Amino acid sequence: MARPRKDQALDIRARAITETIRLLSETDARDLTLARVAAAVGCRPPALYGHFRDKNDLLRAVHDAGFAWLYVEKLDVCADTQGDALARLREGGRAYVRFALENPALYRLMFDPPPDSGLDVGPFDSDSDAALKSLGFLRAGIVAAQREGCLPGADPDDIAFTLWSAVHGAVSLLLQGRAPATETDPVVAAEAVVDQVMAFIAATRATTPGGSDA
Amino acid sequence: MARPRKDQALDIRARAITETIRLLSETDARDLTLARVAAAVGCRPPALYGHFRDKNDLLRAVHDAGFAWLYVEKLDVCADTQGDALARLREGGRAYVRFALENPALYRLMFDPPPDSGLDVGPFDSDSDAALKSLGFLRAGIVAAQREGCLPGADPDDIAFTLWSAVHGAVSLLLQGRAPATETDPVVAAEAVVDQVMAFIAATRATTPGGSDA
DNA sequence: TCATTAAATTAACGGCATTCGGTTTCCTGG
DNA sequence: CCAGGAAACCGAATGCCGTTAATTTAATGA
Repeated sequence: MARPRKDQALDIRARAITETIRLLSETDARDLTLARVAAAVGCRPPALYGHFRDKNDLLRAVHDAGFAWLYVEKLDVCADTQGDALARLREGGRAYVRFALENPALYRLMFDPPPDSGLDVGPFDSDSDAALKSLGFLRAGIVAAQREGCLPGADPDDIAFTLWSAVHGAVSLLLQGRAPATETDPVVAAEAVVDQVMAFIAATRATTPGGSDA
Repeated sequence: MARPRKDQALDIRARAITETIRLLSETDARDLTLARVAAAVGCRPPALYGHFRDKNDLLRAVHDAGFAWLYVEKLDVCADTQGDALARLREGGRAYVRFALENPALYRLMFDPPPDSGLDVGPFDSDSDAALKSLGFLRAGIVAAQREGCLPGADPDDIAFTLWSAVHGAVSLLLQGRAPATETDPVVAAEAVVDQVMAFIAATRATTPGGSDA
């Protein structure tokens, strides 16, 4: 029972990633042991080292898989709401909120990884470019909104970062239980922030409908 | 050399907290070992257990000390800018940004603590009330801004959470190096978000001076 | 002065990430 | 069909870290 036979072979790499994502619904990344991952996969801890350099390498793979997942979720939203630019922005924000609150530990791993994992290094460069693509969606939505008269003269990149900051900050605070206690449902509270920001953007629209200038 | 003599006694509890804060400028909370803290304090690791129940208890104390510090920083700002409500909000935001970016690991410990530390439990209840007080500042600033005609008809608590989310999100993303690469200086990028949100708020002011409706 | 308590210390335990050496299975060339 | 090397895994071992136990020394109070 050293090397497994071909018929009972196991795609350890793929299984490790999916099982880790599943285990993240029960346990935070830092508290997840390789022993538990190995047990879920169906192997022993050292076997993982044949497919990942170390624990951080596994977490990085999960991190990347998370971004890929988030990207397809946003793609879905994009397909659903082709009409209004503001509506698309709003729905994109809601999808983001849903993803974060439904997968808290995975979201944490993606956006607040342990500083020694080599995941927090670069400004996007090191990410699977899914993060960049997601940001691209956001930027495109803002440019579209500007075409409809909102945010005259603003830099889309600045607005994108502000928007993203607000939504990320909201879910981040909510995941830590740090919301003003008025709201009981985190999803409602986070969506309230999305709506609030959308209202801010809508308020910058040139007051006379039809007017369109920079 | 078991029990130290009175003249060479050591306020281990206080020293542990300040030394931990200092060490957080080099190492993240989760990577900080009690051995290193003990060495900085001038004792052995088990000695810490006479003053803290366990490592998380030490981290909680540091967490609370961080909030107390943030609170006095905000007090300073409050004293400096007594005039304009929007200016006070902006300066408060800048002080927050400065604090976060100058003390990244401490900020992380305060606002994104490891989920098993018992620090992420309650909506503020369990915090040293410094967090509540900081939020109170924010809310007061918003109410003042409303008195000046901004944000007509909005719930100050909603606005406060949105504002806080935006600033927290911005520093949080910047600390992870996840800003759009256009900005090199994190402080500048974060302050841009603050300014952007302030602009949003200012834009909600009734356009005709004196007019006020929902 | 001497027992008791307080506050550290060194020693020990258990858990975890990671490494090492061995063993079984696959694959390739003769 | 059959070496023999490479590949893939396992059990055992290492070292660090949080935490607890046992031990030592200093202060205290009768």
